[in-house]
Amino acid sequence: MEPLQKRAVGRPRKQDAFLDPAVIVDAAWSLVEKDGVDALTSRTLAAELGVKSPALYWHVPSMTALHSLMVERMLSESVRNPADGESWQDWLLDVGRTQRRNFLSHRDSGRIIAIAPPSEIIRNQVMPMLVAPLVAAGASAEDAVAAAGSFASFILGWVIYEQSAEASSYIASMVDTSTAFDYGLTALISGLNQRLVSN
Amino acid sequence: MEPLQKRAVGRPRKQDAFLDPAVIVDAAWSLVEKDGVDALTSRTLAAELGVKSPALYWHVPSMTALHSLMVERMLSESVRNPADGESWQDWLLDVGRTQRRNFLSHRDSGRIIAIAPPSEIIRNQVMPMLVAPLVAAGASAEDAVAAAGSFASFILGWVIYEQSAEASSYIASMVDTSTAFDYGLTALISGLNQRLVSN
DNA sequence: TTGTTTATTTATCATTGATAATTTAGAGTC
DNA sequence: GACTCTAAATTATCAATGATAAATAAACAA
Repeated sequence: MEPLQKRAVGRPRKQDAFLDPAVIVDAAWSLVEKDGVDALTSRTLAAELGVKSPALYWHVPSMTALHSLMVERMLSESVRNPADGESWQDWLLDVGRTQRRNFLSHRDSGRIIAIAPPSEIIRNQVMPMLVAPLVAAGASAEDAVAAAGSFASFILGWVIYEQSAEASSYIASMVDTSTAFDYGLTALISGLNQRLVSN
Repeated sequence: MEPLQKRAVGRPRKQDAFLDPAVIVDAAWSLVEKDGVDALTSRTLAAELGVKSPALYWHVPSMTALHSLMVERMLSESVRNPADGESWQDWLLDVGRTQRRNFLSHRDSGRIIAIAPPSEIIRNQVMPMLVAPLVAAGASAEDAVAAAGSFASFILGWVIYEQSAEASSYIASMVDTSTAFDYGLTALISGLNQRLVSN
């Protein structure tokens, strides 16, 4: 008997905007995709939603918190568990490629990750999802965390450079960036493999 | 017959501040080290130098440009050429460790790198200094650029996470961060080595 | 009808990056 | 010394931004 979109009691109208954090996060990404992260302000975002800026603060405590929510939303789409019978090497390679593609499909995502404190969900869901298969493959908890952290670091750093106009045009003038990324990612994974095997 | 500090002709005093980009960059880092990057504003920085904020704009075109200069200054201290007889693996390992230590010794440096467009010096001096020894070791230009980029990306990403209070406390609760960094760095280098050897 | 809660608006602040207009003082010329 | 030129600072000011306070409107409950 619940309505599809549960309408909170007592809400007013004036503009029938119907805000909530998920809607705000979507609008924030679409604004960033259109005009870049520097154009993401409380006012431009509110305008995008047909609302005045203070309305956002009812749903989201601060712009910084919004950045964290944006990262959370993006990351939740780019990690998965290994499939049945999939080796951790193949899985990690695929997750890495997917993650880079996903990050690159969100303009300025590297900069946003860099300024946004990682939310609890990232720490408690995303990281464990990276660590578990390595432990299952025989790594110690310490090694698995080190490996997962290295993996995440490599991708974040890479995307930051790739999304910087200056760095990107410099790199692209010499190599194909996707090929170069694959080169580094496969090197990292094979190095992690070596270390895993050797103890 | 030149005076030690060449005094530009015609400069006034009022406050005898004696600004120039190098002095400003030093003050900027010391301010960031003291109060964090959010406290670095044109006004706080000017105050640190005993000057009013518009004075800075005579020497530096924008805050963004200042960030790039800060990165440039920091990076120039953390790359070196291989010593005689030093293998590229040993060299890269040492440079990586040095770079991480150097970055960590500059509060919020990861975030600053992430928002600062890499200056020409970085592209034309720092990167080539990383690439050359790999080419000398037999890598193709493409592979060397991919490897150097992967190396730089790994370190940048790592430091961003390590400098984030939330990510850092999470990581540190499970592993020793220096050990974990070494784990990833040695894995990356040994993986790069494998790829170099195999073609 | 009356009151309560939720969600918005209008009004307002302090801070920030940046520019314009003004001022000061050293250096060179006479 | 007086005069000018120029480098480098100052004061004054702006528009944009994140954020909060106070006022207000709609849905609901009694």
